[in-house]
Amino acid sequence: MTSPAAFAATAALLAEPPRAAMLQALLSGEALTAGELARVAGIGAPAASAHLARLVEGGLVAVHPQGRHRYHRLASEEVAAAIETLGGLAAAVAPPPRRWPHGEEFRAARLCYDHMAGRLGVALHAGLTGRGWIAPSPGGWAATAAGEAGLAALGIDLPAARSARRFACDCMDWSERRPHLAGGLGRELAACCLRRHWVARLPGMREGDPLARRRLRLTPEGARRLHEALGVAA
Amino acid sequence: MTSPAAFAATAALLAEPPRAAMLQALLSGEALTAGELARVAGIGAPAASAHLARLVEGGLVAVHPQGRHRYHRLASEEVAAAIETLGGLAAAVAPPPRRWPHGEEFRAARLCYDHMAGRLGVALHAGLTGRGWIAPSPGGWAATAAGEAGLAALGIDLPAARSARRFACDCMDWSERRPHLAGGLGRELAACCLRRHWVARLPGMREGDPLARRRLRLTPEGARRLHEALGVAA
DNA sequence: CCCGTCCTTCGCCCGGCCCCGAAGCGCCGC
DNA sequence: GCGGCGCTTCGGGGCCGGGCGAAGGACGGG
Repeated sequence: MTSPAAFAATAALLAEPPRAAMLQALLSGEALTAGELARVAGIGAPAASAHLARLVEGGLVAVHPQGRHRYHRLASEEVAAAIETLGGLAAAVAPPPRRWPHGEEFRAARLCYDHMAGRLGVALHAGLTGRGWIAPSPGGWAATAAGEAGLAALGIDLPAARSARRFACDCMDWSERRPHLAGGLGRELAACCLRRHWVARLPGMREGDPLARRRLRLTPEGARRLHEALGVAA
Repeated sequence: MTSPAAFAATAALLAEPPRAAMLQALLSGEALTAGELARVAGIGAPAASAHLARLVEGGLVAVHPQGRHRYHRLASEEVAAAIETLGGLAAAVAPPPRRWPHGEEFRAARLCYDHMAGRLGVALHAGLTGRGWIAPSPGGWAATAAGEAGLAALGIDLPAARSARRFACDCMDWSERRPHLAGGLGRELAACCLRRHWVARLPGMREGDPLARRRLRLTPEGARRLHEALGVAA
């Protein structure tokens, strides 16, 4: 744990509605421009610029300029995990007005930064551990021999997964209250599923709704393949 | 997830150094009086009273008066999980000055609200799942038949564990980046280990150091028994 | 080369809230 | 019942920080 001052400084970065809206929008894993984020937050460009500067300074957001645009994304999966967890607390403390803003679909499958979350993400985690494809290892999970074979057969780029800072670790799923898979393997698993059209992104319904961009849908083909390989139930 | 406004409001409760210090102190699971929390936070009584009123109003802290004292404790394990996760992010973002404030001891075993965390907590979680004593269940974990027998043999009060809002669920361990066990079972497991002197609280070193109150030590007897029963390595 | 777009910096105003000192209320112990 | 203690409420001062408008700098397209 850290000093109360450092802790509070980090929490303060999440504690303003415009910044919270920006970070929630970035949970889709997309890199968004300053202008888009300003619109999402409902503030003017100058204010958005100041907020983003703080988030970058605080290490929560990474920026890479491209021409006259500046694309922003979450700096790490730790940031995504913290936003998810705090979102769960806020939901528990201030019960949502009616039901979930996006109904059950949002809990079924969604993106969390660069990996999959919701019931699908938790089911994948359970499948990987239950079949012994990954085993506990200091700092997270390692692939077993059976796991390497199975994952490669699914079409997952294992070297790419291994090149990440962490090969595999847990990320708390706020809606299921169980972990789903993060780290390089989580990223490559999501990339593989999207590439092979086993899951599909849903079109963002209305502009200004950052949550919509995160929703995923399991395709019939994906349901079949993931059930065969990992016992994931639709 | 919630609206950015509700999310920010909850984050704001964690975003002031005095409140952060109070909450970190309450992570020890103890119920502390307003005066003690004021001293921990380094502020006067009026300011502490105002902060605590906010935390209670926000649903993060519960208070129960006892005579002329008002004892405060964390309102739920969700609150503890959020504080732990955010602490992990703050540690990742602002690297600690030298090493960990309390050295490796703090990562080895500690309390997280009412259950055990650190390498010991993660090892217990791995032992319970690895031996099939608990199995995935909607909203968390359920005890298997083998688990019920084994847990009862350890001396754990299963009816008490079942009376909690959740029987067993995961709580992300920020230092190990893997889940440890929370919920009623996590609470009773910690209570059992303390009662049987398998783990012992370390005396708080210096007043004003809230982290010290959370540290735990695995006794030789505890190491032996937990290794036999669950394969926990010292 | 010039204009439009995107983003940032600057100057300013304003609201919120953090803190303390002083005073008020409730409970315990003698 | 009286003094002491713990905690809260009230009033006032101060500061941090968010918001906008206007202006300035960088880049791409025509």
